[in-house]
Amino acid sequence: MFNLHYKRGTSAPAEIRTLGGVDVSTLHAAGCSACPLNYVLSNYHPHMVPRGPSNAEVYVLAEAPGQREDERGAPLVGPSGQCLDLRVPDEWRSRVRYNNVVRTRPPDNREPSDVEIECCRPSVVGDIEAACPRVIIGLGNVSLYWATGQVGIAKWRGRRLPVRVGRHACWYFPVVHPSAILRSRKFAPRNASEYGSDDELAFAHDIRRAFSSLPTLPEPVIHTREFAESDVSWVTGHGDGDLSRVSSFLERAAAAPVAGVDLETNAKRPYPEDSRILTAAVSVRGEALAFAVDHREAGWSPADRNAVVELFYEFLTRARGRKAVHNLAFELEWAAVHLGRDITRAGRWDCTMSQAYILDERNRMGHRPDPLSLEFLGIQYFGINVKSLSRLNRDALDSEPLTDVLRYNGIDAKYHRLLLSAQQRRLDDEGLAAVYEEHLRRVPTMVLTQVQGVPIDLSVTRELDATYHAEMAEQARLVQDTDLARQFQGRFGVPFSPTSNQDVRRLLGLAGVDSVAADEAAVAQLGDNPAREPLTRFKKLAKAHSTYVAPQLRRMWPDGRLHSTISTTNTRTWRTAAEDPNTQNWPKRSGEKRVRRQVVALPGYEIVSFDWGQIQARNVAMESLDPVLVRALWDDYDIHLEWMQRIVQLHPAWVEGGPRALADPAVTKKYRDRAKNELVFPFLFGAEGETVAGYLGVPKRVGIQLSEEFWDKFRGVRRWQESKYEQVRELGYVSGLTEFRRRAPIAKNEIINAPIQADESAIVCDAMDRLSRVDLQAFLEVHDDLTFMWPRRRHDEYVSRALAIMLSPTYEWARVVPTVVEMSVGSDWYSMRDAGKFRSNTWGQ
DNA sequence: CGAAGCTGCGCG
DNA sequence: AAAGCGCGCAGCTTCG
Repeated sequence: MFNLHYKRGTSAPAEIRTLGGVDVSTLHAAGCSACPLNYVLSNYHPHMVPRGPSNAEVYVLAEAPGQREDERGAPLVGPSGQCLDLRVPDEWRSRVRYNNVVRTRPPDNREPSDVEIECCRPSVVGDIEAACPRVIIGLGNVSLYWATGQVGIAKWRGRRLPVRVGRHACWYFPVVHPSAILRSRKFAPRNASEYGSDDELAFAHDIRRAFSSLPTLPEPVIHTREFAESDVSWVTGHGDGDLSRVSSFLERAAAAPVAGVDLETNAKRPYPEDSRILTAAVSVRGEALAFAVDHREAGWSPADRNAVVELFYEFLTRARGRKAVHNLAFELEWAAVHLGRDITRAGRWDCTMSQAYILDERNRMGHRPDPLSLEFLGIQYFGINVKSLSRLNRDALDSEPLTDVLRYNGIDAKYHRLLLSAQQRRLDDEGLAAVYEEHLRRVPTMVLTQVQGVPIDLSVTRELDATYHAEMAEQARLVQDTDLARQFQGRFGVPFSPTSNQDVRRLLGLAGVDSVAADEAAVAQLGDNPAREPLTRFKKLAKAHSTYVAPQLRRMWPDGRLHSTISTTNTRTWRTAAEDPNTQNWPKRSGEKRVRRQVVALPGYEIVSFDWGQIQARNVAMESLDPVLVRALWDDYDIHLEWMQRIVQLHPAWVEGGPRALADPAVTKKYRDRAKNELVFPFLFGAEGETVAGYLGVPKRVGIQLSEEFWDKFRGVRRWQESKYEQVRELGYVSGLTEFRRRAPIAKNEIINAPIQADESAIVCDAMDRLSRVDLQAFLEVHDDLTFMWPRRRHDEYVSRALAIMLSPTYEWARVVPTVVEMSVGSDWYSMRDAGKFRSNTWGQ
């Protein structure tokens, strides 16, 4: 029963009225006398009392007593308690009070049921009220759900949220349950400076953070529905004074230091002909106004409607303060398309989603709500679920009553403003204000990129579609022609369908095996059966067609472009991500490169691409300032060739045919590339000697020898890697030259990779931003690659303007090595030709 | 019937 | 071809 709510996470405890037909208030009144755990006769200490001082600033709330606790009669005195205790600061150890959500041990350590939890609630609430803690450290999901109605400890841990427990308000710090830490340990730490796993390190920092926050912890504020709805008003366009109300309000709002802004629309994207902004809302201190725009119930005359849009446009372009939006990219895309592109960089725009991302980069972690959603952040900062205040169907707002939409719109705008201030304080406290500013300027740049769109020639798409269908049919026919398929028809009475994995499994007698993994095994099992090759080929074609061709037929917008959504808050490393469709993973080297033929320059234009050469190796040099690596990059010295030679010296058998074979330049190139991919890059990215030996296919001792020599040569890189590991141990996060943070838990290799990806992204996005501001607007960004469509006749002018920007990175730290950019040009994205390699230290000379 | 999880594979 | 990490999507299964 409990588990149902718990797993789905749909209802807060306050909203659960009955359990198994019994009113929750009845359970509360009955307390222990109604608890099913009374019938567990094997328990030594039922109804366990809390441990610690009766008045405590910090209160630890666990799930339920375990075996050891039951034997000794006190909460958290078993292995979990010890695991926790190791992380409690010494000076606090005797000042903490410990309790469980359920005070009697459930049999076999099962999770307590929700009836058991509710029977116990009054006593636990009473104890917390009496203890009056400023901080509750909640262990695990059960405690989290008990106190907040939220589930998903993985996304809540490491944060804090205000909670009300009975008549008491305080801060709740969710942490993973120590029993989970015990399970994931690779070894038992001997002291507080050791961590048995990446998770335990994160756990230790969570606990530490809860204690260290006490001196500066503000009063918890928990918003009520009444508060959320107060001072929110609206106009529908039906009233006489509506237009002047909008006008005078927006005039005041334009002078305010902060204004929350929110749009409601009838579609997700602004490109279709019938896409409309339904309503808009603006919030300033003490006042929020929502107004109808193009909602079907709007009462404006055509002239008044245009006047409202004009007033809104004026406000957006002239507001003197900060315009606060949650998911600014969404708002700006609509504003750019419906009101004008100049709006994207007008005045000061703020994004509360970007703030949240900088404060904690985790997102999309299973359970709803998403940690970057307004819903989640409202709970985190104000203890209120803003979305639950209305029951609108958000996918069809034009069909919902206008006044309901306006109320909802106004409340959202209000919370955009409140959230901006709350998060800005946290950014300032954490020293992250500058990183937020750095992230913020990406938003208009990426919006303009997605508005620009990828030019697609649909006739090519249709041609490819037909070609793929024909080729798939051909492969299918080849499969049908095999004995195997004929046997299938004979046995099952229906023709074999290569599209059906089920058919493939039946064909091979694997019908009982129900998993996708089995399909790979199934094809492999075909051995050299004549069906194998066409079947494999069929699958490849089907995959390429469905991923890179068919979507265009569904997703093309009326302007002949593909407008994927580019997100700047989706990755854990500051990279961008593109979706609907993903335009960052179109085949380039693999067999299906031809799908790129769909991207075609308009007549008189050309596609121009710039690729940052070796950018990640340069990032390692920037991070580590290793003199040998830095020097090599200035001198254009071939590190990979050098290490190829060293491998050969140590282990001549590595080269097929012996070292003499290297006399052939093609062989040398092959082994140089192997040295690059199997030794140099793995080492720079944190691989161990043994792993590298495995990649190279040489004995372990050779790998270890190479690793010693490599780190002898690149001592600075090694020191840098170790300083990053140390940073995570000390601070609980890793950051690089951009100061962007990736938080624990974080694996060893992720620690090295995160700063590299963040720096890489910073360099490319910074260039992209500066290009965008002078009308050199890319339509694609693929991590180390920017792609443009420019007029062919002005090739030289555009290229030199762009190179001047790309070859002079803004960041001082990026200039310790030269920047290298490789250009390619073509009439479409398939037939791109190399068109030069440019280095910052020689260009223009 | 939708949400969520898994696997493989395209790109950097 | 092959590192390590970072993504999104197709196609499937499971779960409630």
